[in-house]
Amino acid sequence: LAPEPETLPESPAGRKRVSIREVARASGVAVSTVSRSLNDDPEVSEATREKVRAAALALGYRPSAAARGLARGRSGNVAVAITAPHTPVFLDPFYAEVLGGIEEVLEARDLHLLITSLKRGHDLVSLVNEGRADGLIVIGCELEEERLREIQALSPLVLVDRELPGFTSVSTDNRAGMARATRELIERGRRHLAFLTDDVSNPNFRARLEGFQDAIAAAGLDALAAPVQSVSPQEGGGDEGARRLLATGRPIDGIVGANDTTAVGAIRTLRAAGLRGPDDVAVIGFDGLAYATGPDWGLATMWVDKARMGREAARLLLEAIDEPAASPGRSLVVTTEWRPGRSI
Amino acid sequence: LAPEPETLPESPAGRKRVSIREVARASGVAVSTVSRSLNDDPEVSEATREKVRAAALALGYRPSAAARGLARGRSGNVAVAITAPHTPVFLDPFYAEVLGGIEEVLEARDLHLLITSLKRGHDLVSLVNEGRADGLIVIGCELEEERLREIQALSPLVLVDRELPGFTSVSTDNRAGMARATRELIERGRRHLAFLTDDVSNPNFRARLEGFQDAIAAAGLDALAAPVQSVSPQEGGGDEGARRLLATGRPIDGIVGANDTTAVGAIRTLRAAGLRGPDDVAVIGFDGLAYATGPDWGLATMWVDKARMGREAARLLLEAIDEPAASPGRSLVVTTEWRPGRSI
DNA sequence: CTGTTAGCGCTTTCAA
DNA sequence: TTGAAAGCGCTAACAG
Repeated sequence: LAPEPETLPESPAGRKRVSIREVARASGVAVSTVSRSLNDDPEVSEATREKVRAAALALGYRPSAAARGLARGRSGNVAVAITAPHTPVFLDPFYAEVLGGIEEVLEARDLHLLITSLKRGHDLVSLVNEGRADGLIVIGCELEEERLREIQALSPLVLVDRELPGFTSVSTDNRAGMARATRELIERGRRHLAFLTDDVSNPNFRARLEGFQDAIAAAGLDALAAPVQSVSPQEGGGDEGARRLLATGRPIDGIVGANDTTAVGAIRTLRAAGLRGPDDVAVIGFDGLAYATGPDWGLATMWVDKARMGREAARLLLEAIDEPAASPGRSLVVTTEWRPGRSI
Repeated sequence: LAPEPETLPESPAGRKRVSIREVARASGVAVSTVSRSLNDDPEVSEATREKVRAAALALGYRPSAAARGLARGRSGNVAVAITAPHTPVFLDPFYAEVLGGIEEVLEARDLHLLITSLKRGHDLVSLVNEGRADGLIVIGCELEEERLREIQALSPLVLVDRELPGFTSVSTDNRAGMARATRELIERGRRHLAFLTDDVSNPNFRARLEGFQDAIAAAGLDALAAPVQSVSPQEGGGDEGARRLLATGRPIDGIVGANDTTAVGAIRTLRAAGLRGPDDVAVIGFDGLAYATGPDWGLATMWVDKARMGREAARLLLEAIDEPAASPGRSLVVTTEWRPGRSI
C-alpha cells in the first residue's frame, strides 16, 4: 500500500519533521533497518540500504540530533572555551586561527562546534555535565586549575596554549623558542637587551622570559642589562612599556617582546621617539601574527603554527573521546619557527 | 528509607551521570514533581520545591540536554553561520565583534552558541533540520538566496549585514552612511574623489558606492572625476587599488574606501608614494575597526556598532523563536556614526 | 539479513 | 498539589 499523502501541517516556520518511522513505512521495512541502513551497518543488504536511502532522501529525512544523542549518549558537538580576559574574545587573532584549525578537523568528522567565551568557569562544568558536548577544548590560561580538574572528571579535555601536569595539552616551546629568538638578536651584535611583557601572571610569558634569560646567560651578558618591563595588560601596553624602558636612560639596542602585540607597541614608541629600527634598536616578537609580520611592521618573530595547534588539539580530543580508557596527560609541544623581518 | 550509597562506577573520564530518577528517589517524590520543581512550575508547593532543589544540588544533578531537547522539541542552541569567503572566517574583526554581541544576549538567556563557518550551504539546512539549533543567524552575503529560503522554511532565521526582501535582518545604512562620509570630504574642500572597493559583487559595497555617487551628484561634481577601482578581494587589495588609481595620472585629493581595510591599504600606498595625508590626499573608510581608527592609521571612518548589530540580531531571533506565528521580514538598520580621524 | 522491543532522560497530559 | 504513564525519535540488544 502506498504511503498516504497526508497533508503535512506546514507551520509558519518549519513544517513537521519527518521521523524515522515515516521512512520505515515508505520503504516498507522496520525502523531498526532504517537506522542500520542510514548508519552504514554492514549487516544490511545492499538492496535494502539503497531502498531506504532513496526513501529517506525523497522524504527529506534528517535524524533528530536530540533523539540520536539521547540514544547514543553522544551529542555530536565539541565545545571550545576561550578564556581570554578581554571582550570579545573572538577578536584575538591568535585564538581566531586556532579556532580555524579546530573547525577544520571537526568538520571532517561531521562534528559541530559549540563556543563559549567563558565568563564564569562554572558554566563550563554545566556544559559538559548536561552532555551538550562530547569533549572540551580550553584555550588560554585564565581558568583555575581546580575547575579544569572538575571538568576533566566529567569529560575528555584538551588544553591549548597551556601546559599543566595531568592534562592533555597542545602548547608552544615558549622557553626554547624565545631563547632562540634572543640568540638571533645577540648574534647580530646586540648587547643591551630588554624584555618587554604586559602580563607577568601569564605562564607562557614567564616561560618566554626564562628563555630570554637563558640566552642572555649563555652569551655571558649581564642580566642586569636586561630590564624587564611589565605593563598593564591593556591595549597599548607595549607602547607604554617601551616608553618606560627608554625613560630609564639605559643603553638599549634590542627589545624582546613577550608577544607580537607588545613588540609592535614598542616599535611604535621607538618610531615616535625618532629612533630607527633596526639601526638604533632591533625589535622581535613572538606568535607570528599576520598583521605584525606584514608590510606595516615587518616584525621579526617566532612564528607559531596556530592553525596546527587547533588541529592537533582537535585530534587529541577526538582520540580521547573515542578511547575513554586512555588516561590524560599527553602534552604536545608545537615548535616555533624563526621568522626574520625588517625589525631586526 | 535512605538513598542507598551505591558506589558510582567512576569511569576514566566521566562518572555516571545522575538522572532525574535519582533525584526523585533521594527527595522522595515522583520524577514529574522533580521536573516541575526544577522548571519553576508554580503548581508545585514551596516546600517540595526546596526539598527537590536541595537533593538535586547535593547529587550534582544537571538535566540532560539531549533528553530535554527531545521532550521539549528545543535544543537550547542557536547557530551562527559566517559566510565570509576567506579562511579562517574567525579572523574577520568585524564579524568577531558581531559575534561578541550575539553571545552577550544568548548568555543572558542561557542559550548556547553553535558556530559554523559554512563551506557548503547545504550543511546549514542539515543543521536546523536535525534540530541542533532552535534558530539561525547568518552573517554576511556569501550564501545564495535560495538556500536562505530553504532554511527559513525550517527555522527562525535572521540575517546580519545583508538585507533581503522577506527576511528578517540587521544591517547598516550603507548608502546614506557613505553619502554622509563623502560629504564630509567634500565639505573639507576635496573635489577630486575616488571610490576604492575590492569586491564589487558584495551588495553592501555596491550600496556604499551608490552613497558615494549620491554625494558626488548632490555636490555637482563630475562623476567621471570619481573613478571606481575594483581590486581582487585578497589581502592588500586596497594597496594595489590605490596604486592603480595613482597610475591613472588623474588628480586625486580624496579617496573613499568601501571599508576600513581597503582604506588603510590606500593610506599605505600613499605613504609609500611619498604623499602625505590629509594634506595631499584625504582618506576615509567604513566600519570603524579598532585597528584602523587607532594610533597607527587614525583613519576617518563611518563607525558601525558591530556589537549592537549582534545583540539586535540575537534579540530578533529570540523573538522569532518565541513567536513562531509572526512572519519574517523585519529589517532593522543600525545607523552609522561619523568618526573623523587624522586621515582627513 | 531483518523485525520487535526495550530503553536513553526528560516533559506533559491525565488522574487522583 | 502530586503521581503514573505515555511519548519525544533514535539505537541496540535480542530474536528469528
